[in-house]
Amino acid sequence: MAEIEVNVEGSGPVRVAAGATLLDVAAAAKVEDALVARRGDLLVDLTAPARKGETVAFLSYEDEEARAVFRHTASHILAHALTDLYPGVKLAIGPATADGFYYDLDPSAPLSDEDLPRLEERMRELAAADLALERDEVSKREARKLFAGNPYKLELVDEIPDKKVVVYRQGDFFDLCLGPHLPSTGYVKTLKLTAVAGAYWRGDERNDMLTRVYGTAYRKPEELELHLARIEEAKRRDHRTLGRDLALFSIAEDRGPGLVYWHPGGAFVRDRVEIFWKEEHVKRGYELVATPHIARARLFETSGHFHYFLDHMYTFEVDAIPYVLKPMNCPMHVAIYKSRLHSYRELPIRYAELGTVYRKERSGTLHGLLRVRGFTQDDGHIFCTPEQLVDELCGCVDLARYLLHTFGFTSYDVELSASDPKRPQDYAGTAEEWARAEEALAETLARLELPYARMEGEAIFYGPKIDFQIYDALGRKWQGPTIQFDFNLPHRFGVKYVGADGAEHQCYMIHRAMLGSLERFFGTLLEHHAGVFPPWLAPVQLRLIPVNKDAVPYALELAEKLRAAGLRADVDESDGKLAAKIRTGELAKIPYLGVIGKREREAGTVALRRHGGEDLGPVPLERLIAAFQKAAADKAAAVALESGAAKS
RNA sequence: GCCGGCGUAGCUCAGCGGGCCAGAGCAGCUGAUUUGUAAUCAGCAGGUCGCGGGUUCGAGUCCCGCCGCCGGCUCCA
Repeated sequence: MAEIEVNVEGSGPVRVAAGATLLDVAAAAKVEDALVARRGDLLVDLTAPARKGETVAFLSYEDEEARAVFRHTASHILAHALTDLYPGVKLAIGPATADGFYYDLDPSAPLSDEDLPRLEERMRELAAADLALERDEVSKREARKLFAGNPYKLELVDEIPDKKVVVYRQGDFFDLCLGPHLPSTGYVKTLKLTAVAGAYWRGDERNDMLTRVYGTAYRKPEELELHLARIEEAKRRDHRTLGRDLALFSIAEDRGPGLVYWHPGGAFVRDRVEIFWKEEHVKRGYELVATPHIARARLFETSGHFHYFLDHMYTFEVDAIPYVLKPMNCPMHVAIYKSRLHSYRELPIRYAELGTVYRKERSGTLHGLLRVRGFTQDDGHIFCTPEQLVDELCGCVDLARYLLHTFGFTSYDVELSASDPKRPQDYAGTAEEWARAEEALAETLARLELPYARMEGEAIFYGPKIDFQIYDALGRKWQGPTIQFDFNLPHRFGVKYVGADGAEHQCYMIHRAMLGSLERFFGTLLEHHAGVFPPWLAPVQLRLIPVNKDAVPYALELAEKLRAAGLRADVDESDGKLAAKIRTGELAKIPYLGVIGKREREAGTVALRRHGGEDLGPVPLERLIAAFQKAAADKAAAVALESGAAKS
């Protein structure tokens, strides 16, 4: 029998019988954990025939691409189970996601969470049956016959440029799919369906609303358990829960959804954020301004937003004149700029304001502090000359980065949102201007050596932008800092400066929010720290816990002394055992607890304990005060005690 | 806005197919206890069962509408 040689990356050439599959090649090369193979740039099924003299690489579960294939096959098993259990469902699409998969379908009857156990059970049966997945190429005509009655698949078939389309089969189930797939359903040992949700066909709200079933699949049950445990842990960090439990803020239906009430604790942290923000802006050459919450609608007609965002604005009349609750601060800042002539010598001019704005967000989009209807933008507008643009953009990016890092954010993604060349009519400004502006943003990021993703077609109508995407506890992405170039406003409002030549020139204008909004930023900050704020932000930095009633007067006296030294300290005066008070302090997520008893009183120390249980030992008062003062001044993540503190 | 789910005390939740089902724990208050690093004990108080209709002799429970929340989609100047 003829043999062929195949070169396997990482283990060299192997010989297999002609007609052998890549699965045979993997076996010959003693690669045991292969899920899929890579041939050139393409991932191919292990069941594909090996080719004489070719080089292939085998990918295991450790490779992200192979995991995606693994989950994609899981989505086929889901689709199979759906068609088995609910005859008449029309399948749409079912890809792998970052940590799972989903399948979109048009159900014959509404599907709910209660259907998931049944579906899961059927999926396990299908996996246990270890059905082979077979790749099959059919003509379009045949495909149309196969998917007759399913408008979604037919639409996809029609869009495939090739004459042939690929169909994968497992048992009596088949699906339109490019693959690749695992060799058989038996590979998918552990799976879980997590949610059923709605999703528009092709992501367009003008299309049918389909039902999406989400799931995840792992190799081993332990991995699934770990995944589910991580989600549970993340839920404990949810800012909505923490916000209520720690009495930081509230939002209630009877006061209006999406409208935030800042309670003393939350307001304290917010105030610290604002103080820091203002100091830093002034340091960097910004001038603080303040503008009203309402304005004549005309202002936003001029800006071009009124028409575009009318449905999202709160409008009313004053003396029969249309007004709006301001949805943004830009026209106000432009108005201040325009109140007199400006020379090129004055530029750049940087205005900043913690400006509260109101936007009528769709009800289904509200989400705790992260998406609200009334919020305070840490807004700023820079008016500059074309020559100053890149320097100013750099200043913004640098400030955003500095603020994020100071608040402890180390993971975020940077995106450059560019225009969609296919829709030039949707944008203000000429193609040439856009190219220059996008170039300026790219140059900025290059100069600061900041890695970023270019997002084509994600720009706003008035200009390209740089966004910092931050993540909540569950890994959902939210826009944080944003730096936007604007072609539109300077033009519409006639924002000019007098140049060296004595003539008027159009200003370049940058919109920028360095935190995004105080609400959203606070929400993510809260989740990031899991409710335990660093000492410079924490409303209470240190709680003194008297071991018994006798120690209370001394603890109160001590707290007074600490407060006089600028520390934020309180005392747990309640009855009960020390352990109970420790527990209360831990649940209140106060960063430091200090136990006071006879021993400490006599030694002039505090038995310090960090949130979470770390024992920092007895710390002399002077050292304690100095350490907290320094931590606050440095905006440090933790209080640093000099070595030896624990021994005193 | 759309799809699905949910809405009982400040919080977490129980309340089977409508009838002594308005309950528990925590938190709160009062009292006892004085405690050395994640829950001392007892008592008291606390709810228009989201809102509005309807069905029924009778609705927290069934039906309809609305509002809100949760998950997702869409949107996000």
